This record gives sequence, structure tokens and C-alpha cells, in this order.
Amino acid sequence: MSGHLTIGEFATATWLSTKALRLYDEKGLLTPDATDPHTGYRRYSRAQVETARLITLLRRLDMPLDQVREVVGRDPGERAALIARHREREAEQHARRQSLARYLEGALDAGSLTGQGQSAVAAYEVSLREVPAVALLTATRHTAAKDLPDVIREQAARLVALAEDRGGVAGRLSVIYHGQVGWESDGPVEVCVPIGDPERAHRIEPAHRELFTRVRREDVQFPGILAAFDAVQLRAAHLGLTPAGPPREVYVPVADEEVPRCDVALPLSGPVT
Amino acid sequence: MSGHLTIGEFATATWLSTKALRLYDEKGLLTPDATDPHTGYRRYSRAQVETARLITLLRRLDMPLDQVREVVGRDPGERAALIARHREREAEQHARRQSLARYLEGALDAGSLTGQGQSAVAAYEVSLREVPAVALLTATRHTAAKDLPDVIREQAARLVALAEDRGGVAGRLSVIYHGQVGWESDGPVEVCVPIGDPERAHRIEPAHRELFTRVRREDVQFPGILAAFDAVQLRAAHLGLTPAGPPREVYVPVADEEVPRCDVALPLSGPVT
DNA sequence: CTTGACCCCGCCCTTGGGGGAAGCCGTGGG
DNA sequence: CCCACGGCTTCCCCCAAGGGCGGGGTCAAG
Repeated sequence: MSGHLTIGEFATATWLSTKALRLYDEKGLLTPDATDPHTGYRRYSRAQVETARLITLLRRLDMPLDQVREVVGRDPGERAALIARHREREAEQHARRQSLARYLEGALDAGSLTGQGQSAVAAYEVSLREVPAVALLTATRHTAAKDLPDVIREQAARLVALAEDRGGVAGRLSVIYHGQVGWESDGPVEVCVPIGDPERAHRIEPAHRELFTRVRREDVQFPGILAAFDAVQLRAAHLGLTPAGPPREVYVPVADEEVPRCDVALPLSGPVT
Repeated sequence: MSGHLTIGEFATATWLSTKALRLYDEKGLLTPDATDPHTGYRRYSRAQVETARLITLLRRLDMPLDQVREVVGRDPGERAALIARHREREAEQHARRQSLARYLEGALDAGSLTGQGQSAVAAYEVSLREVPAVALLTATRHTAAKDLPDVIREQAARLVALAEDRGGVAGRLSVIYHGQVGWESDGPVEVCVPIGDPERAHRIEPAHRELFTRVRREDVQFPGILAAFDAVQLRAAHLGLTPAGPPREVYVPVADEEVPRCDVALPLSGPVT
């Protein structure tokens, strides 16, 4: 019952491996009470057993070491709150994954996505419409698919705020995919908000025709939405029409639902006839 | 609209990075329709876009690539079942983590585990009892903490089956921790089942005295149980008694509850007085 | 003094890629 | 015809969180 423990004794007392203990030392998570400057031997105190157990539990929650360091470094009173936050984030992610899994099981059972080929694409009815010229505030960002919704929300909010003294928001929000969905370059996305004052717009989009389709409710999330992109492009090719630019999502205001809805549209070259 | 896509075109069409696509090719998950033997250029077919989308979705479920390969290699009809199994396993793990997190938050709020020191240990009342000699069937395994419950269940079941024609189970099941809980060597565990026929036992444990304590319901799971181990060892040191061997868990049959209960016991040297 | 157990550190392995270098390929312009 | 530019290839290094192995220093008991 000495006052200090070697790393091996400490390891058996805490069920942590010596390897893990050295890592925790290195990462500043659980620094031994003393380290012999000559031999480098680590000496742990009995009091550190409690900390090691806390770390073990936190690791069992899949908490990353950086966060664990944060928790053990905090005042004991604040720890529970940090853990609760971690638990809630985990629960959120878990819920998203579970719902995606259920959706996927359903889609596979229903025979879409199973290689029945174009069924998902064929379900889309593509129409032609004319769009008048519009003044836009825009923001272009390069982002990965997983951050896309956040980027869109963030930029849209910023531009809507900017639009306030430039004639206000004068139409539907859209997101242009420069390249990601079948085009040549590597994909920046451009978030666009139409405004009322053409003098102070970032750019003016000319009048044009576009092919569009309303995205089905179950495809709103990535990557189901790609079926809609495919549908309009395929339709353009089929009709022998040449796209005038990259495809875009045009958000449709919805009142009675929570999920945002959108059209997928593909601008066509040539003037409005 | 050519029949084949380069890796870059395929990447923008599926939102997968070229890096990921090369990895999936290497791992046999998504092999290009054709590969130029001279240049090594990969050529993907349009039909493979569907597969790539399935892979994207599966990866969003945090499914490992090996399992993803399994799923995409299966008949479409079997895929949903595999995904459901994955989803259920995930849900199970998630539930365990959530309950552990809640327990931990509660324990921290209550002030145990917070460095109030010996409170958890002090809550244990340690007693002395005499144990008669007993014939044992035993199995020793080296295992990590996380597999321990499984190993114990499995070996206990095996030994109980073996005990059937050796006089039957004649007492309480126990698990001896050779080294893991504060002793010198690296930890094998020994699962022991007492039997009626001493002639056909693996070994005979002599009569001895032991210090023991009943593990509190909330500490039954690792690592709470370590407080009980600490309690008996601390008590032995306090009384000036020398342990005769490693500590053990002695399982107590419970009728009306689901969770198994156990004592933690520490054998003492010297004959029964 | 020796021996065996313990401790140190460093290297390579894992999963699912990201980042970048160096070198081939292919196409379009002058 | 040659060059430039972009796309493609492979190769190497990097992350978390350690596991496994090996060489060499340390410690305590016989």
C-alpha cells in the first residue's frame, strides 16, 4: 500500500492498458503524479484512480479524447452538464441515422434504388417554364455534401438580411450547383436571393426558359434528390435541348409543413419565345 | 451522354470524392465497369451511379466498408434485412451508451465519483466469513474488460453443462481475477463452478476465511464494481490481514430480479480458526 | 552479480479517407 | 509540330485511439 503506483499497478487497478495510459499522459489527459526525470518512469497517485475511472466511463460513451480532457479538466460541478450535452448530440445523430436507415429499408423493399433502373428518375414529371429576368444577391462557397445544408442555411440567412435595404426579398431562394451534379468543374455552390433593387444586386440573371420538376417529399434529402437532377438532365438530352448552365434548386415556400420543399431546374439557352 | 464516365465525372455525379472511389475500387466495393490496361484509367457505367448512391447512404449510417461490400454484393431482396440488422445493432449500442451517460450524470451530480474520495468505497460494509473446502470445475481465460461479461456467461454455461454428470452444481459460481484488480501479473480470469464429485474436479479449493461485501445494485456493472474490490482490499490492509490469493466475485442467485448480483470476496491465509 | 520482471520509446498496423507530389495521358491552340 | 493545361495514375504522409512487437534501460530479489 505505497503512496505511489507504477504504470503497471495503476493499469491493473484501473483496467486501462499501459499503452492507453501513456497516450493519456502524452495528450495531457491524465498526467502521472510524478515522472522520474532520469528514467522517465511514471508514478501515479492513488487519488488518480478516480480520475482514471471517470476517463474509462467517458471513453465508453465514445467521447473523443479532446472532449474527455475538457471534462476531467473542469470543475466537478460542470462535468455532468458537458456529459449531458455530449449525450444529446449523440442522440440527435443516432435519430438521424435511424430514420435514414428506415427510409432506406422502405425504399429497397419498394423496389426503388434496387437497380430497377430508372424507376426513381421516371417518377419525375419534368415541365418547361419561362422565368423573367431577376436581380440577385449571391454567395458562392465550395463545400462537401455533408456540410451543404448548414452552408445553405447560413448563407441564405446572411443574404436575406442583406436584402432588407435593397428592395427586400423579391422571389424564391435558389441554389446553383456549379459543377457538382454532372458538370465539368469541381463543385462550388452559389446561394441566390432575388431582390427588388436591380442597382444594388450582385448580378442580374436574364430571362430564360427552364426545365423543372418538383422534388418528391421523400427525396428532399441528399442523395435522393439526385434522382430529380438526373430526371431534368435526362429530359433535356431527350428533347435535344442544350442546358444554358448548371442545374439549381429553387426553394418553394411551404406553410403547413416543416420540411423545406424545392424544385430542381435546368436553365435552357435561347431567348424566351 | 456517353456510355462511360471518367472517375471525375462519376465523382461529381455521385458526390463521392475520387479518393473514395479509388478506395472503393481497391476494396472491391465498387469496381469500375472497365479499366484501361495500359493507362489504368477507370471507366464507370451510368448504371453504377445507382450503386454508388446506395453506398453513400450506407456510409451515412456509419456502416463499415466490409459490411457495405456485403450489402451491395447481395441480392437486392436481401439488402433491407441486412440494413435492418445493422440498424438494430446500432440502436442497442446507442441505448447502452445513453443509459451509461445518464447513470454517470446522476453519479456526478450526487457527488460520488467526483473526487469526494473514498465515499463510494466507504459505502461498503466488509465482513468476514468461513468457506468450506470445495471441488471446482474451472476455466481460465485472458480477456479485455469489454468482453468479460460474454466470456463469463459462455464459460459458466459450459462448465455447468460439464458439471451435470460430476455430481451437479454444488454451490455458487465464482470468478477469480488473477491479477487484473491490483495484483502483479496481467489478468487472466478463472471461472469456477463447484461440483459434488471431488474425484472428477479440476481442482480442490481448501477451506479458508474470506473478507466479502455485497456489491450494490448500482455498482454491478463495470467499472462501478471496482469500488467493491477496493473496499475489501482496503479493509484487509486496515486489519493487517494478508490476502491468500486474488479477489473474486461470488454470484448470488436472485429470483425476483433480472440483474445478477454478486459478492466480492478476498481469501485470507491461515486455517479456519 | 545476475536474472527476470518491469519500464521506456519507437515503429508499423488498423478504418475511411484527405492532402499533396511526381509522373503519365489527352486534347486544344498557335 | 510542340506546348500548355487539366485530368488521371500511383505513392507517401496524416488523423483518432490505441494494439503488438522489439530493443534497450531499470529495479528488486536471490
